[in-house]
Amino acid sequence: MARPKIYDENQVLYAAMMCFWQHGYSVTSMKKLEAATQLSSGSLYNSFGSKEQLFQLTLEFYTEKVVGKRIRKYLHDGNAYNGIKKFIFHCFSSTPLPHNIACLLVNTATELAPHEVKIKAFLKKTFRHIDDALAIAVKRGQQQGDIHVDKDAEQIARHLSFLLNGMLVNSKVTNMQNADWKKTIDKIISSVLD
Amino acid sequence: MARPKIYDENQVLYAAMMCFWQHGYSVTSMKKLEAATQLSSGSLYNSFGSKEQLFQLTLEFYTEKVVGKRIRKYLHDGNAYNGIKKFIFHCFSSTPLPHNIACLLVNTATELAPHEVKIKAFLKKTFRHIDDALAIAVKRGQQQGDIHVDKDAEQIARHLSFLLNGMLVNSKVTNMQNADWKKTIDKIISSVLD
DNA sequence: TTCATTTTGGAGCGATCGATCTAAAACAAT
DNA sequence: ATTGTTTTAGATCGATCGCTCCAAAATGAA
Repeated sequence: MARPKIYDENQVLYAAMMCFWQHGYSVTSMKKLEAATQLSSGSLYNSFGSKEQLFQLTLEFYTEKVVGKRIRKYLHDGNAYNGIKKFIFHCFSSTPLPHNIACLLVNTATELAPHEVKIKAFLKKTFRHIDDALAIAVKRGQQQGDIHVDKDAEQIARHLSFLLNGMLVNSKVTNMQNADWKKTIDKIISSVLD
Repeated sequence: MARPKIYDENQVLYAAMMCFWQHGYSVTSMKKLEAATQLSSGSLYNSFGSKEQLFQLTLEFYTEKVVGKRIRKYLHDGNAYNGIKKFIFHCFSSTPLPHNIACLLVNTATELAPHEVKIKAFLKKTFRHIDDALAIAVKRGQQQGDIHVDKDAEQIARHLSFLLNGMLVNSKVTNMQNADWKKTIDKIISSVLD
C-alpha cells in the first residue's frame, strides 16, 4: 500500500493541546507546534490541514479528555457535595506544571471567541454542558440533603460555574498554590451550597 | 523651538485602548494601531517607545479611566447594596459597541499574564484594588443594614469579584444583551448579599 | 524486484510582523 | 529670513508568520 504514519494522532493532539493551553493560540507558532509534536510541518499540514483546524481538534480533545474526564470522575455519582468541590479543585491542579495554566476553555473564550464564530459557538455549547452536569450534581446533592433547596439547582449550578471561571482568571495573576486554592474553594463553595 | 505635536496623547491612548480591548494584544498589529490612532509608526514609536510599552500605558489608562471611574461612581458613596449591583452591571455595558468586549483586565489576564511578569504584577495589584473597593462598599452595606453580616466583608467582596470575572468570561461566548445581564446580575448578586 | 501510494523532512514561498531610519515639514527663537 | 529642534510620513529593515511544494523514504501489492 503506502508508507504508514509513524506517530499516534492522539499523542500529537495531546502535545499540541499542552502547547496551546500554556501559550494561547496566537503565541503558539507552527514552529513551536513542530517542536512540541516532534513532527515537521509537512506531516502536521497533511494530517490536520491548518493551524486553525488543528486548534479546533485540540479544543475538542481538551473538552473530551480533560473536562469530560473530570465531569465523569467527580460529578456523575457518589456524594454530590464533595464531588462538586473536588471537581472545581481539580480545575486548578490537573497538570504537573509548576505554574497555573488555568483552563483552555476560559483562555480561548477571551482570546478567540469575539473573532471566531465557530469557536464561540463551540465554547457556548461546552460551557452549557458543564453547567448542565453541575446542575444534575446539585440536584443530587439536594436530594442527598447536603445542599440547600432555597434555590433551584440550575441557578446554583450557574452560580458555581461563574465562580469557577472567575477563580480561573484570578489564578492567572496570583501565585496561589494548590493548597491555597483548596482552602479558598472550600470556603467559598460552602457559602453557595450550605 | 520645535515642531509641535498635532495630537493629544490621551486621545491616542483612548484609541489604542479600544483597539487592544476589542482584539487583544497579539492580534492588534502596529498597522491597526496606526489606523486607529490616525498616526504613523514614526509618531507612535517616538511617543510610546514600543508596542509593549504602549500597551502598558493603555492598561494603566484603562484602569484609571474605565475601572477607576466606575469604582468612584458606584462604590464610593450612596446606597452600597444598589451601588454594587450597578457597578457590576456597568462592567457589561460600558461601551457603545454592539458586541460585548467584556473587560480588558480579564482579557489581558488570560492572554498575557503567564508570559509577562510585569503585566501579571500590575493585574494582581489592580484586581486587589477592585477587591478592596468592593470590600469597603460591602462593609458600608452591612452598616446600612442591606447586606447580611454572616460573613466578613472581605470574603463577600472576593466572592463578588470572582463572580464578576466569571460572568465577564461567559459574556464572551453567549449572546446575552444588557437586559439579560441585568436580570442575571440582580438575581445572583442578591443571593450573595441578602 | 518493481511499482503505486502515502508520509516525511525541509527548503522556500509571499505576507506580515515590530521596529528603524531618513528627509521633508512645521514650528519658535533670533 | 535664517537657524535650531522636534515631529511627521513613509520607505524599508531583518525576522518570523502560516503555509506549500517536492524529492526522498517507506511501506504493501503485484
